[in-house]
Formats: sequence, C-alpha cells, structure tokens
Amino acid sequence: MNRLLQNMNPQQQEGIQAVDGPVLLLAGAGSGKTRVITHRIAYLIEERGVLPDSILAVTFTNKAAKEMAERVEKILNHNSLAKPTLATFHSFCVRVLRRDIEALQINGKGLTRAFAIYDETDQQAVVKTALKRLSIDDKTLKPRVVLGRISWAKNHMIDPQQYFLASANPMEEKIAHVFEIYKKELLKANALDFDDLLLETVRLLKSSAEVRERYNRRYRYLLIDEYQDTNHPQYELMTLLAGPEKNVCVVGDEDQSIYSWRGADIKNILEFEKDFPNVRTIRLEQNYRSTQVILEGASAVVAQNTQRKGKTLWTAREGGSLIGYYEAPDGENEALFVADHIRKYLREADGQEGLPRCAVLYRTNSQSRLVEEALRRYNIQYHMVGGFSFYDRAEVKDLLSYMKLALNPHDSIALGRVINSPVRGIGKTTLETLERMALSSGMSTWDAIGAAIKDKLLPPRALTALGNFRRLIEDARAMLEPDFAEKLSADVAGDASLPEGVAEQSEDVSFGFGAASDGELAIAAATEDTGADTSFDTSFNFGFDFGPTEEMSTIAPENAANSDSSQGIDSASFNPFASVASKTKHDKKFPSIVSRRDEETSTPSEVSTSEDRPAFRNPGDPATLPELIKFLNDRSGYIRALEEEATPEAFSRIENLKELANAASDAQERGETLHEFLDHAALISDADSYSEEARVTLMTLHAAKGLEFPLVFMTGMEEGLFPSSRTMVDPTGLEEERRLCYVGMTRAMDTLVMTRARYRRRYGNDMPESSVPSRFLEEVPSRLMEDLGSPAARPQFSTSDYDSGYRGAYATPYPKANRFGSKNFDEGERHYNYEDEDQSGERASRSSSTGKTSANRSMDNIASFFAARGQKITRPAIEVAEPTGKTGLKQGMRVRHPKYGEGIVFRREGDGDDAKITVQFQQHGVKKLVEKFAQLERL
DNA sequence: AAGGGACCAGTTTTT
DNA sequence: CTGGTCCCTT
Repeated sequence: MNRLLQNMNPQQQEGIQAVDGPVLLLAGAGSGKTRVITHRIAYLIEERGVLPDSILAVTFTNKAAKEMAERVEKILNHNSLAKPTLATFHSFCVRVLRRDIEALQINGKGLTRAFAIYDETDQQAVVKTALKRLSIDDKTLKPRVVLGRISWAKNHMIDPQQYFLASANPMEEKIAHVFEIYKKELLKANALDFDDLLLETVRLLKSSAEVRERYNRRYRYLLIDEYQDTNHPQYELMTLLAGPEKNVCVVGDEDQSIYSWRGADIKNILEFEKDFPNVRTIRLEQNYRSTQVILEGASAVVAQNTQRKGKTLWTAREGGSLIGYYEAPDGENEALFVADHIRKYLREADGQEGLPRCAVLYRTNSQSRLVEEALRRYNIQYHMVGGFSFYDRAEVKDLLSYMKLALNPHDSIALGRVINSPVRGIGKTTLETLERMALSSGMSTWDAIGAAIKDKLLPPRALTALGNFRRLIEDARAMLEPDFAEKLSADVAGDASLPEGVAEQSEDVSFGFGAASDGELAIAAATEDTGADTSFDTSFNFGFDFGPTEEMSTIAPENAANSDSSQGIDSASFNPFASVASKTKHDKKFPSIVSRRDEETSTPSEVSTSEDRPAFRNPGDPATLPELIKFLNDRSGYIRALEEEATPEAFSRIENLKELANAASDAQERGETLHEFLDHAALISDADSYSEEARVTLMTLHAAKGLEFPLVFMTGMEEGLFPSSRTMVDPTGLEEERRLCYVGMTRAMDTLVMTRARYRRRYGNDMPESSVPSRFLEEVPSRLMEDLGSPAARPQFSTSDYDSGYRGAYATPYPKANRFGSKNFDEGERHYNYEDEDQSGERASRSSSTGKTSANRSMDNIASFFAARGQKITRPAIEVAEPTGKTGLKQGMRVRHPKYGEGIVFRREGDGDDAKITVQFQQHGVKKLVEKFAQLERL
C-alpha cells in the first residue's frame, strides 16, 4: 500500500485520494482532519505529479497554515524544493492585491500597490473622525457599533448609498453617512481594511478575466480548511479561485462553527453542494483524540443544538477518567486550583513518555490575568496566546506607523498617530487646521502639510515643526529608493542592480521578492551573520559622511549630529547590535554598510548577486529594514524621548522597540520586503503565537480551535460568562456558544477539568450575587463527571451513597435542584485547600485589613498557603510583605521625598525594581511611587 | 502646547 | 481595576 495511505481508515484514504473535482470533507473533531489534508497534499505531489506550485491551501489562521506547511514538508521528507502555497484568506488576498490591485484602477485612479492595511484600531480612528465631522456624539453612536454595521454591510455587498436608501430610522441614516465618509477616507489614504482585503480581491478576480485566468492557471488544486467558518466573500473567492477545473476540496464541521458573529455563514456548505452538483462528500467520524468519556460528554452537550446535521463520532479509546469539576469560591481560588493541578500533573508526568502539555481555556481574555498570577506564584512556565499582541503595543504601532508612512505618506491614520509623538510641537490647533484643509480640498493630510508649508498658512512655529516632520518622512522615503546611498555619497561607483533572489516562477504568478517592481523595497536575502554586520552603526550615518548633497539636503547635518553617541539616542542601550556596532563604529568610508565580510573576502565590485554575499546591501540597493528602523528610531527622536522619560515603562518600551528591530532583522534574513514585513505585522494574530513546545498554554476557547492537549481546563463555567450574557438572548447565539463549548471539550485527549467561581470580581468590585453554574455543565451526563472539590470536605460527605454518580460531596447538604451548587452554600466548607494543608491556623491572622468580612475568602487561604512556605505574597500585601528592597522601607516609617517633602509609608507592594510604595505626604497627600526611582530618604 | 487630574464606561469571541 | 476623554492649569 502506498505509504501515504498507511494507517488510515477507509474514509481518510478516500479523502486523500479523491483529488479530482469538488470534494466536501465533513470532518468531526479529532478525526484526523489535518492528517488527511497534509497527506492529500503530499499525495498530489508524489502520486499525481502535481507541481507544488499549483496547490493552494487556505486555512483560517496563520498558525494553522504554518503547522500544515511543516507537516507537509515532513511527510515529503523535505524532498521538494518548491512548496505549495499555504496561507490564510487574508494573507493570500494581500499577496494578490500587492501584485494586481492596480488592475482595478480606472483612468489611473484607485488604490495602488502601496496600499496600507487598516486594523480595527485604525478603523475606529476613521469612524471617530467621521463622527466628529458629522457632529455626532460618539456616545450616542458608538464607533464599535458603527464599525460592526459597516462590516456587515460590506459583507453583504451593500454600498453606502444602498445602505442609506434601506435605512429605516435616523440612526441608520447617520450610519450610512459615516459609512460613506469612511469609504472615502480609506480611498484617500490608499488603505484597505480587513473586509476590503477579501472584497477587493473578489472584485479584482471578477472584473479582470486576465488576472483571474492567471490565478486559475497557477492554482489548479484548491483546499479550504475550516469551511464552516467562511463568510460570503470568502465563499465567492473560493468559487473564483476554483476556476473551471473545480478541483476544490473544502473541509469543515458544522459543530465547530464559532464565527457566525463575524459573518461566517453555514449556508456556504449547502451552497457548495448546490454550485458543485457532482460533489463528493466524505465523512470522517472516528475520533482519534479523546477518551470515550470526554467524547461522550462533548457530544451530549452539542446534541442539545437543533441546528445541526447530526453525526455520530466514535472513539476506540474506551473509558477514560471522568470529567473533573471544581467549584471555587472565587476567581483567585479557581486559578490557584488550576495552577496546583497543573503542578501535580507536570510532576507526575515527569518520568513518563511524551511531552506533558496542557491548556487553560477561558471565554474572555480578561480571565487570563488571574490564571497568570497563579501560575507565576507556582513558578510554572506558561505560554499565553492572545490578549495584547506584541504588534498592538503603542510604541510598536508608532514605529510601524513611521514605516508605513515611508511607503505611503497619505495614510492619514498612521500620520495622525505619529505626527506628534514624540512631542514635536504639533498640537491640536495645527492638526485641526490641517484637517480642515484636507477636508475642503479633498487632499490627504500629507498633502495638506505640503500646502501649508508652501503657502505659509500656519504660524511660523507650527510650520517649522511640520517642516521637520515632513523632512523626516521624506528622508525615510528616500531610503527606499534604489541608489539612495549613492545620492548621499558622491564617490559611489558600481552597478545598482536589484538582487534577484528568486526568478519569476514558471507560471506568471509569483510572490517571491524577485517579483518586486521598482517601487518596492527589494532586499537581499541574508545569512545568519547578517544582522550584526549589516547595518546598525550606532549613529545613523551609515558609516560614511553624508554631508548634505544636492539631492539629499533634506537630511540636515544637525540631525545627523543629533544622533551621535553622546546624545544618547544611539547608544548601546538601544542598538540591538551594539556589541558589533561598537566595534565597527565607522572608521570606514563608504561603502560601510557593506562590512567586514567584504574587507576579509572580496572587493565590493566583484560581488553582484545576492547569493554571493547575501548578507549585505549592495551599493545601489535601497536601505535594509534594520537600517530604516534605526533611522526612524533616531531621527524621530522616539528613543530619546523614552530615555529621557526614564521610567520603568519607558525602558520596557525601548525593549519592545529592540524586539521590533530584531523582528525586522529576521525578516531581512528571510528576504522580506518592507511591504511584507508590515503586512505580516498587520495580519499576525495572537493565536499564531501558539507554540507546540509549551507545557502550559493559556488561551481563549476560540483560539484553541484545531489544537489538542492531553489535559484541558475550561474555566469560568458560569452563566453570563459562558455562555456569554450577550448570546443568551437568542437561540442562535446560544447554540454557537454551545458549539464553542463542544470545541473546548473536544480539545482534551485524556483529561478534562471544568471549573467555576462562585463569586467573580468585575471591574474591580465583587459581584453581589453568586454566579449560576453554566447550563453546559448540566448538559454533561452526571455519570461522566466527578467532583474535585475540597479534599477536606470529602470525609464529611461519603460518596458511596450519593446517587447522582459523581464522587463529589458538595451538593449533599443542599437541595438537589441543581447539581452544581446553590446560592446558600456556606463558603467555608468547600475550599480548595492546597495539598490538604490545615487552613485553620495562620489563616485567621490579620486578613481583616482587606476589609473583607469573610475569613474564608481564598485570599486568606492563599495568604496562609504562602506564609506556610515562607514565600512572600503580594496579596494581601500589607501584612505579610517583608521589605527587602535596598531602601528597607516598611509600613509606618517616616520618609522624605525631594519634591513632596515628609510623609509616612502607607503600604508597600511588590519587591525589587518593581516595588511600589504608597506614601502619605503631609503636604501633597497620598502618592504611589516606584521605589527604585522615588529617592525616598528614611527619617 | 502639554501634562495632570477628574470622571466615566467597559469585557465576547478575530482575520 | 483599567483605559480613554475632557478640562484645567502651567
């Protein structure tokens, strides 16, 4: 038998071999779907002799795409040089548009290939300005809501005019107006939002037969994963890409459709069968992942849904441990329970085969904080996906905005973001004037700046500031031009040919950077030693004197001097390549970017191809990514402003910018263009940071889709939280929540634990009411569950005579109306107590300082728990924390502050460099200070 | 123009 | 408890 079909069940084999014509693969959770997809791709290549180039597989997340690519490569034993295209819908569209969007232009008008991608924050900014322009209070009409409507309209192919005509009330009419402005602004800014990426690609492929046929020729085998989560534009895209051959395979599971709120349309599956009448449907129903207990539990939950085709998943893994349930008194305790459980699990798994891996899943990102804290206390390494992405941090976005402006200065959102950060004296009034100018003349803000300077339409001070800013951007733009360095230096000789990394592909579609045309920043591929050698001289001067030449007089000499070492901008504190940079610190004349390697090996003139000396920028090439970043960091004064701020936060921002420089340097090594780098930053999602090696992973239920773990925790199983209160009103929303629950449960291979907190804090306040157990808990047959409640409570309540079948004891003293506890519970009885520790002793101490009346709150448990181990705790911090910082300051001590004068230490939080001290000053009231910087003097 | 303080509103899920 | 916005002072 073919090795690609080995160890596959008949349905899987069919899925792998049915490569011609349309195929619908209905793949239940854990049914080996990814295996089938990857083997199918390998089968196409190995058995059918299909060129990898002509295979396109579209997945939902970058993570899935990456994983799939790796697995395919592994199956093929790395034998294949060419690779199939594996991408998300969005990233694929970006690549298409970066290449072909200008085919949509009419009379030279329309978006260019330098288009920007607007993320949700950018979109909000556009909506906000639109609202302001229409004098609509953004409290009555929330930007989020407006955006939701706009997105909805777009995905239903409704334009602003149609929206206006269809609007039934003033509110809708207003939205239509905002929509119209929004659309115009994006056009003016040469920008596309996430929806546009899909829609414009569809429009492109529909309107240009030439382009469509080109892609049809290129991609002859199409595969769409997570088909149940596609929306209408994605569906259209699929049909367009499928072309006349219709070798398209879609893979999905309606029970795992969890993105309908984003426009995913279950109808797509039905329409698929309609549009492709000769479709072959294959069902994968054997689950290879979970134990029978878990699978049965999950199936029982999802069986409550009415809107499903219904299928019978089965597993050969009979039995399995029961689904655990733990009811915590509050969120902290819940998190500690999970952490403790994980620690035991990791300990026990130590000697065993295989990597121990587990996941903590929750409905909302905000729930992660408590779990994180708990894991940190246990010193358990964890990996969190989601939440604030690296690329969402303000400083990173700022720098990215500078980079975007270098490509596309008309990007008004990026411009608005950084025009005055760091502060350079361009304030509100100036911006308002510019905005008015732009509005009345229809030009972009960037052009308005030019006009204002040209016609001296603003006060001199503002004009100077604007002029400086404009020069900064223009200089950055100049760096993207080939020959930019030559313009800076008179004595440059040599040919400025672009590096040819990849030859144009056989068919006419290619995304390699070799395909980059003049406007794009083509960058030579690089080797490992690149980063260090390439670029970063500590001061931005590229190692040669760039006295202002005719063309580049915009780079003012004083600016260059500005960034000289003594001024602190450059400095080792920032430069990621400081160690090398200090060595190479320019005593060379041009071409300095070219580097030691040249000195050692060959002369620059001999070198012409990127293969020969990929590490360096050839004379005549545009600047490298790290060079650009370095330039922007220095010339914008961004780093300097942070350094002057000198707060811990500022330093961590600098760290983040370093990290961005590292990312750029990596991208450089991969041969990415600036466009590609920015596209990546725009499209990367938090879910993509999941790493297989992590022992402990924290993420939302949504992010967990497609993954599996031996041990899974589902936390926050409470009505209103999960299912979310917003979804509980309509049955459709509720069914989606239920599917989400199904997705979560079926992530578990061996063990599943569900938890709930009786009291959960919200907005920093305790919720007055006890939570109600999630209905999904009720939907799991009780014989499949066991209570993991307080070990201490167990002896009190014998389990043997408890009839509902799970071995917990907690429900006994209460009416059994609800298996999952009742409101009148005495909190003291059922604490999770850590390793059966006696809670009675030290716990009682002085916890009343928190103002809580109940001595049984988990906080006190935690306090005693850590106190017993001699560890410091930060909560409640007041009575336990031992001051160990350099100052040795303690609560009650009298201190003097250089500015605020005398005061008394009120409390102390944290330790080491992060320690914060709250001081009651006689004159200035209560201040919270970072100990390290506070310069407090003990009296 | 810029920084600080007071006030208020918000938690789904994501490319 | 956070983050954003508005208004106040310098």
